[in-house]
Formats: sequence, C-alpha cells, structure tokens
Amino acid sequence: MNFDIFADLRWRGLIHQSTDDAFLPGWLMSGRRTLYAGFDPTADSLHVGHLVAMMVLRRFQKAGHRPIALVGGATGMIGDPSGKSEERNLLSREALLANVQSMQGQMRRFLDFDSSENAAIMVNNFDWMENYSYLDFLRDVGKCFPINVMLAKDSVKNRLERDSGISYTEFSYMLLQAYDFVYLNEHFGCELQTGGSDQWGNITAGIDLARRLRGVQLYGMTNPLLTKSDGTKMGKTESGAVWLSRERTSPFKFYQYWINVEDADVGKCLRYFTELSRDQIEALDAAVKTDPAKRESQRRLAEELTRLVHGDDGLRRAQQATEVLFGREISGLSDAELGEIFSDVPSKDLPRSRLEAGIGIIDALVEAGLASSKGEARRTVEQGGAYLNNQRVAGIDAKLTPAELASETVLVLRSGRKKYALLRFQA
RNA sequence: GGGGGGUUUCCCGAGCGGUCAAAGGGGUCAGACUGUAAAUCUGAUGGCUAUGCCUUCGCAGGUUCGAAUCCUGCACCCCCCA
Repeated sequence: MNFDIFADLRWRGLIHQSTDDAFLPGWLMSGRRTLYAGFDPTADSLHVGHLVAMMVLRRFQKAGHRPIALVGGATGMIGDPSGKSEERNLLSREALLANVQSMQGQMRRFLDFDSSENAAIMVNNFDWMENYSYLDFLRDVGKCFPINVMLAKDSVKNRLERDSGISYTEFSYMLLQAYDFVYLNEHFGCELQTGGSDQWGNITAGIDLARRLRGVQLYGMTNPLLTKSDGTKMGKTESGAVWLSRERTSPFKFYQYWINVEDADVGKCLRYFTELSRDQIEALDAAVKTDPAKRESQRRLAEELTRLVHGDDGLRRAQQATEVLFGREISGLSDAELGEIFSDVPSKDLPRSRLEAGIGIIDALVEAGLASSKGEARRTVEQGGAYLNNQRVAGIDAKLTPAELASETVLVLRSGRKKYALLRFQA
C-alpha cells in the first residue's frame, strides 16, 4: 500500500475533482480501501467511453485496493439525466438483463475477481432495488433529499432550461445512485466512488445521503471526460462508437482506431489507458516530437489496448490484418484467412460461371458496391484508384478471371485508399 | 391589401434564346506528396448498351427550328409599403 495511487492518477491527468485532495492521498496509502464505479447497461457492450472509469478501477486494484464494478440493472431502468440533453427511451427488462450480462463478461478483462487478497466484486443494483417498496424508499431515502438541492444539480438544471424538460422518473435517478453508495458502504465497506466528471452530482448525492442516514463520511473522485484536442468526443468514428465487443467493433478496427489517434492526443491516451510507467510514457512523448512519422506512441497504445481488450490472439490478428491491408499484393491465402482479415468488409456472392466467363473491372466495382454507377467506376479506374488484391488496376478493359482469385473463391477489390469489398465466387 | 425580388445540378451561387450537363466556390471522391496524419498541389464530380443517346435548371402548359433562359397559370420563399 506504499504506492501513492492518488499522485499517480493526478500525474496521468485522471483527477478532475475530488472531495478532499489533501486527505485522500494519505488515506489511500494507509490501508486497503474499497471503492466503486457504476456502469449503466444501455447497450450490450462497453465502449471506449467506459474505458477511463474501467482503467481507474483497475489501477486501484493493482495498487492493492478492492474495486466494485456495479452494473446498473436498476438505475438503467430509469435513465441517468447527467450529460443528457433529452429524455431517453426506457429499455425493456429483457434487454437490460442481456446487457448486464454481456457487460459483466467484458469487465473480467479489466479486473481480477479471483485474487485472494483484494478480489474485485461484481454487483447489480437491481438485486437490492427490485424488492424495495416505493413507500419505504420514499420514507427512507426520499426524506433526505431537499428538492431545492436536487434542482440545483447541473444535470437537472440543464434539463429544466430546455423545452423538453425532464420527467419525474429521470429526476429521481440520483436517489437511486445515492442509495447504491450507501448500500455498498454497509455491505462491503465501500467508501469511495469514482466516475466521469458528469457523475459528480450523483456522487455527492450519495455522500450526503450517507451522512444524513448513517452519519458516515464517504469520498468521491471524478475523472475528466475523454475529449480530443479539437474538442470533439474521443471514441467516436463516422460509423459510431468504438465498442469493446468484437461483434460490434472488430479487433482490427479497434486496433486501427488507436493507431490513428492524433499526435496531440496520444500522450493523454497513453496516460489514461495504459499501464506504462511515467518514464516509458515520457520517452514516448519525446519520440512523438523527434520522430512523429514512426508513431511509436500510437503503435504502443494500440498494442496495449488491443491486447487488454481482445487478448494476445486478437492483437495478433489485428496486426496481421493491418499488414495485409497496408501491404502489397494479396494472394495465396485461404478463404478462412481472408474472411477473418476482412470480417468487417462487405462482400457479394456471384456465380463462379461469371468469373470463368471473365468479368469487366467496371462491372465488378459496381457489383461489389464500391461504385454507385458505371460512370463512377470508370472514373475511379481511370484515376488509378481501383485495386484488385491490392494491386492497382491498369485500365478499364481489365477482366477478372479465376487466375486473379486471392484465395479459393475470393477476390479483394479496393477503391481508393481504404474502401474494400470482397467478391465471392461459389460454384 | 399594394409593390418588388426569388426558386439552377449534394450545398452556396453564376447563367438570361442556340457554342449549357450548365461558370465559380464549398463539399465529396481519386491521384501526387506524407506518418494508414495535417497542410498543399492535381484531377474528377447526372445516367447509359457512349465520338452518340437519355434525364436534369420549383410545377404545369405555351411561343420557337431550338428554352435554364421568352410568355401564361400554379405552388412555395424573401423584402418593402400599409
């Protein structure tokens, strides 16, 4: 417990606000503490936005503390108004249950639930809220919440200023989260709650409730929200969020996302998301300055994170796919290998007889969906933007025949820098 | 209620009887350069069975050998005066 976790987090830029900057460092070094962070099951997978909170829990565990990962089966039924501009749709019970389960599965990658010393704990607040009667809850918990205090919280205030307003349901959200903290304190001795900076209001609500209800002092700490140097949200691509589940975001895409992080953001990402030491990170920062083209930082970041989220195997495949995609000619591979590398890529099945008869490159591009008209396909080829198995197509008269197959049945077409499509020729 | 202006290809915006698939800019796409980056430069940007054909300039009619361009009606938008 002689590791100063608070100082480490501060150096990493992970502390946005805490209830007591002066007290917490010593408190954390003087004994094993139990802390928690909550995750609402709004989807069947965690995404990059959850990564900061997840890594914070992981760091605490590695520093010897005991983390509790709370999945909000109950709070997820209500909807957290924090940081949201509009009322959300309620999810069905079945959807929530499924989401809780798959999110819990992903958390096992970040936390150690089997350690003898300080095993992490997984809880679902549905378990203690399900049978808590409305009347009892209002009498026990509601009584401790002055409306004027609730109205002053940013999450509520922002919504009241909008036309859409806020429903009583979402307005009540903070009571549930506040009670979670009290419950975890009573049952697991949890004394610290962490979360994104938008959670501050909910965290302090829990601290207040604990004081009023039980006369105990709890603590809170928030992490900055993850933004890029241009002010936009990190973890978003044109096609949506970057997810941790391989079904939603393949290991290859996940790896690529980090490889493509801007120079201006990569240092922050290394601090937030990796467990590299301060020396290592500062050496990488220096490398970004002296030799940006090498992108050592991005490579290291992508490697560390892909390994953590998708394992050694996922990392290997992502790297292999990267090599193939950004390498030279694609040939002599098997259908299975290609299918794996190009798992995200759209494909189209065509009868093999057509290939045997020879398909014009123009038709092939249109069939594969890489061009919306023949005119566009022709233009692409004439400008040198069309590739067959990663080799530039020479002219619009090019014909595809079985000799061009990259594997048993597949041809790899590409338009421009990175738009790929597969054509499959089954018998 | 009266007067005036507008509606153009993804967007903005020129065109005001033939040489208009329609200037220019933006966006987008591709190429060069590069770090799978940014910036920059270059090219492309309605469709097709393609030295030609078809569809497109608010909608519907009309004049003309020929209309995005002229006329009539309709719809919508904007401005000014009441």
